[in-house]
Amino acid sequence: MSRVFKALADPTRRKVLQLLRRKSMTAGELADQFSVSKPTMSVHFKVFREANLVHAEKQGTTIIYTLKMSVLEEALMGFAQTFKLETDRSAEDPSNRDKEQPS
Amino acid sequence: MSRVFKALADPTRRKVLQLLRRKSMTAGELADQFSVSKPTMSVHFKVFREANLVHAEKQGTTIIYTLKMSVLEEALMGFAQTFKLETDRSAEDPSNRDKEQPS
DNA sequence: ACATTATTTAGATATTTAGCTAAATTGCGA
DNA sequence: TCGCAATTTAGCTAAATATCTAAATAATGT
Repeated sequence: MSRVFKALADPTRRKVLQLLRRKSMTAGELADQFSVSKPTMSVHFKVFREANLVHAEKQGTTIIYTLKMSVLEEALMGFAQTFKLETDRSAEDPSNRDKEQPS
Repeated sequence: MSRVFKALADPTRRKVLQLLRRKSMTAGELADQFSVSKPTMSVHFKVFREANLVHAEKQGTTIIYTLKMSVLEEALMGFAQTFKLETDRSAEDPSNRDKEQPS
């Protein structure tokens, strides 16, 4: 849990996750999107691996990173729910406010 | 956003938030719940203040910390929704799975 | 086998973080 | 005003982080 939040605490890493949400990408493709060196990006990838947020598949000479959406989801939603946060999307619709305020 | 996630990346701080969820507490009351020194706790409180996660009200010689639930909620839910994560609580009920998988 | 490409590891440095003790600050009551 | 209680700030150390360049590793093609 700490590792997931730590991973999310860096803006570059959040942007990487946004990219990976659309489609899996190789380390190089991801690195090209940012102005930091590839070794630096590699460290960010390591943070993701340690947080179990990505799957890394070696495909020949490249490595394809895939976002493990379920891990991200469980960390965020799991934590949110221990707070009884309003996690229901119907909260976006004001007409649904205050219908079932949980204890 | 980074500051909120950074605040959440520490286990002690997550526990503090859990305590504050139940009721507002003074700095001293909070510190008593943990085995770290008060100055150390004070630094944690500072992290919360910088993340705008708490309201600090000076009450005489003590300071009462109150969780700003809405800030926490907006950070978590806001981020989750940029990922189109399943933020609906009905996801807890397996019978509701795969009913409206958003694009 | 060798050169090329993709990625990570190593090594260095600067910054940040978590923790401590000791000192400063603030407010209150005698 | 003096002293106590609550909290923060200062100053320190140790460990972690982010960044870089240079070197190592691994796979592919010639």
